[in-house]
Amino acid sequence: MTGVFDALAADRGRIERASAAQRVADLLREHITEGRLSPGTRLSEEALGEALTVSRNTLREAFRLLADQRLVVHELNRGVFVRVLEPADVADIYTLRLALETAGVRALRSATPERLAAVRTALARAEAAEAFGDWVTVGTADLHFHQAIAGLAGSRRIDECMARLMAELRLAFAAVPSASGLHEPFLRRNQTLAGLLESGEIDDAEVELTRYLDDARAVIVRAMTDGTA
Amino acid sequence: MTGVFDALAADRGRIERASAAQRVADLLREHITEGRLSPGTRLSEEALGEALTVSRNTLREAFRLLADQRLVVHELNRGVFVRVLEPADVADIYTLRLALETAGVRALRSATPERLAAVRTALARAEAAEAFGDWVTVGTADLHFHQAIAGLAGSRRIDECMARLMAELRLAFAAVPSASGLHEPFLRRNQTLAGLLESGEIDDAEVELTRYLDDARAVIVRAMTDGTA
DNA sequence: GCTAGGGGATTGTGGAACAATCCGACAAGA
DNA sequence: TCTTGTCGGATTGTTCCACAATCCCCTAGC
Repeated sequence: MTGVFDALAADRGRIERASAAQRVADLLREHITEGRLSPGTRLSEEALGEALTVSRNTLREAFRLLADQRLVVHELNRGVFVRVLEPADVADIYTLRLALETAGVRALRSATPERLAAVRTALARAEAAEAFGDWVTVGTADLHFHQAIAGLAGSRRIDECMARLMAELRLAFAAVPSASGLHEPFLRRNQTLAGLLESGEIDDAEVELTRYLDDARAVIVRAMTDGTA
Repeated sequence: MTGVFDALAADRGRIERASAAQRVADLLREHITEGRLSPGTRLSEEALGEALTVSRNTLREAFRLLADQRLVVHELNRGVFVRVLEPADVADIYTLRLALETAGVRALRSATPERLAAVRTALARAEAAEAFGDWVTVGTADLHFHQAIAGLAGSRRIDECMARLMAELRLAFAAVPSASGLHEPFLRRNQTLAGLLESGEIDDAEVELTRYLDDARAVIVRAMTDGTA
């Protein structure tokens, strides 16, 4: 059944417009993960609907999407609020991250060339951004690097799961004051990790990854408790 | 801050009414995972809304919830359909399952007593159901057993992720004709796996788990392709 | 200071209407 | 006969409005 139009069919997604609810959700997600909407903010149906010129119904559909991605919380009869991340949430996120990224590392030998290239590309981007002192981009590239590691498993569901985790994690980053000093030490360790992967030292990479995530979690949790307490 | 009402607070969920959309989604999920709504079925907004006596708005919110859980697919301007699982989906599900359950096995030593008890309980239920020849219940208990294994990691997000995967997997089971012979051989291996966990043989348990999931995937994929082709 | 109750604001849900889109049927042409 | 253009019915996408249910804050009363 495979024909000459397979390449076109693969790009089918490009012609499909997104629904209004989807677009609204995308927009809100962007604002939330970039910190322009701070955690705890109440998202009034009426006010937001007017601001975005969409009806309450459409907005509510968008809220459902975001709630499922844990970026907002929906309290019955009270409305939706930008998610406030507790330190316990961050710990939980890192537990899942470890599981997913470990799965990626372990699948190193059976990873496709594209997946391997994605790891290198993300690291290269982080290094380039560091040269410019652009720490926000370094942070983004860091997330992409680790997403690429989990991606080595070659699983669509793992990819989606990681993407959600990273979006959630940005909520935590937004709560941390100085993003500049946050990523610098971890870039070095990403390079170490990438080196171990390049030389195929899976077990060592796994150990390094575990330590990396433990330390990163500790740093963020501490920053969060320092900031609030 | 912890007081004498902690036990009551833990049951808070029981008194909180769910929204209509949530209830509709729960109802539909039940019908889908139990095979009463076969994959591919179109869920007409008008017909379903009338059958459940809820408005189209409410129904659409429920659809968003189910779509995010991958139990239905939403095609723009065409409607929502009960998800049809491809063999590739099953393979993907098992990749993620392996990652999550492995994380549980590895966290064995730091697992809480409740989490450990959940593993034993699920296994006992499967054995009891086997004695009655109730293979449907064996299948359910099997899913709970593996959910409990992933649960050893003690992570809320891993729990939720597994719960979704299991719901998806039921879609595949629905496509397999004889559920009776499907679970029997795997119950034995669950017992083996549980034994390794009881005696703390983490590495062996991990190996056995990996083989188990590989075999289970192969069985289901074959049953699916046999059934359709 | 605490409790009870009232009023205003917001969400939850239903319903109707219209536009946008899809799909099948039918007709015209090569 | 096969392909292509066009039309019309049916369904979804989105908006708007109405009203009940619920929450939250404020005030009165003890």
